Amino acid sequence: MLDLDEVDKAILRAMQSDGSLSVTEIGERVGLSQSPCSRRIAQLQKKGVITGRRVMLNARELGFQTMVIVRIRLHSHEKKTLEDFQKAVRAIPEIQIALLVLGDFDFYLRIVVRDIEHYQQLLQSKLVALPGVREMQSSVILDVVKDSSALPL
Amino acid sequence: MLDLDEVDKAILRAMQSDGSLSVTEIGERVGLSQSPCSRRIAQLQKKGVITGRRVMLNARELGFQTMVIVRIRLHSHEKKTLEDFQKAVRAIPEIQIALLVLGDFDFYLRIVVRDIEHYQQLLQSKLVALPGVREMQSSVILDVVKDSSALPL
DNA sequence: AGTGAAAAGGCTTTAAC
DNA sequence: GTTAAAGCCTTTTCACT
Repeated sequence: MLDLDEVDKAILRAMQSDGSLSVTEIGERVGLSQSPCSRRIAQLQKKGVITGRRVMLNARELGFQTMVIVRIRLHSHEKKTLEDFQKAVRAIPEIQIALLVLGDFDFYLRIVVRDIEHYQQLLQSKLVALPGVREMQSSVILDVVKDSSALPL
Repeated sequence: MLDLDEVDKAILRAMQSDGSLSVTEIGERVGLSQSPCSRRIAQLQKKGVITGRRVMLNARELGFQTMVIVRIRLHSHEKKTLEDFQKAVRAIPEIQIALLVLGDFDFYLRIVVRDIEHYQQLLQSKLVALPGVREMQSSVILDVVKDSSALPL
């Protein structure tokens, strides 16, 4: 972990608040002219602080109207069991998020599907085939109240 | 929901696979020259299919080493209870994701903090003050196995 | 070291076809 | 959808603080 000066933090805050700002616009917001702003952003990328950019799409408009949370308990916590499971999870495109957690369940998945029928199909064809699963519970997501990836800098 | 032709879908797939591709690069990947590619992307934005862009930061490097899932059950499902709770959730920057779900719990939150101490502080100062909460359970996230927002187009 | 000004280069968008 | 031109943004260079 590296520490950044206030200007770098201001740049990151600006970028987080709006991911489509130009370097020039970011510079204006943080009180910097183009060249130092451009250099600092390049540095932040080189240091690995800025890891990438993402395009956000409207899932509804594209026909993905259903999201599901799946909680999973594995048979064991052996290394191989965990690795096999994780590898299988990464290969399923409908699984957007997979978290290994401490507590009653081992994994939380967030899944995006077109509709419930699509989910049932996915469940029967792929999710039940995930290796090492002892128990699985699904909860349909009714509403996404907040969906940010911003850090509270 | 609108349907898009194969070229538009290819554009969206390319953008999802790498959010920092230029219009020119996207064009190359989908077999389109610059101007039609630019026009199509502008259209997709205008139609609301592309909703925005996001910069991804390295949470670890920036000192956010702990993430927690919090499951919450409310006292009631009345409109006012839900709205008050959601409003309070949106105002807490450490809460990145908040999902209203069907099932044993009402809400799933994903929280990002510097460390466990920071979490305890947040819990005591803000989370316990969330309105309408009947029960709260927390699970520490050990590993983010997958974290995508891509749709399986 | 880091900043600011100016110029060069690249990319995106617009306009005409 | 293509080609070509205009315009904007980014980046590099250089002088300065």
